[in-house]
Amino acid sequence: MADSTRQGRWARPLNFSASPAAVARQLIGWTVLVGGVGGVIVETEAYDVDDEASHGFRGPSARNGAMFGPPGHAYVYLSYGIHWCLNFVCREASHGAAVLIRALQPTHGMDVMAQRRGTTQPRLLASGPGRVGQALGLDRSFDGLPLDQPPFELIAPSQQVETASGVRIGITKAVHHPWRFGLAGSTYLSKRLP
DNA sequence: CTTTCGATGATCT
DNA sequence: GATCATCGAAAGG
Repeated sequence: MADSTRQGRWARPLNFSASPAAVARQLIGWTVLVGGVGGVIVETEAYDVDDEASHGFRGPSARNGAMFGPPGHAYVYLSYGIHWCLNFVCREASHGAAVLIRALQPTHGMDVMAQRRGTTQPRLLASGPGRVGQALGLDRSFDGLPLDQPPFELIAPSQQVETASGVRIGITKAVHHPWRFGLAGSTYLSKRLP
């Protein structure tokens, strides 16, 4: 089958210069690790140019600077003053688009994630963007880092995955776009998909 | 099962 | 001063 369905490090398959919706769907099934800890990406959301719900909608700022940097880098921001959230920057540089990583199925370093999260229940480790950030030990120092170098590592799916999509969660503007993507049938989604 | 609400602080107007 | 790409506990059916 095609490269995108073969196991291995990301070399060609992931094209972060594509639209965030395309990248968000393509990311489902990939494994993301930070310092060797992480799991399979089972839920994402796309935030695009000219998207009122996107942090980049009103142009570059101190917080969203990474969104206007090169694609294939991390955009990490503090949500509600509490939760660090992880995004992957996409599109051409300086366009301000990204994919929010909303949930992982834990596979690597579950003991570390359990300690960081204060629970051993697999579903509570990384099902939700705030939980992902805490499980991966993220903070501001990860903002802007490239995803193809340590501490980040991306591993392609070992087989074809089936995705589902729906409207995004937790936003009040541009609520109609079906830019939330998930691994069909996964029990690690932050919320069910149609 | 569902809904509601407080926490908590950076960011933006 | 208001908003916020959230979470967890509490209360209600």
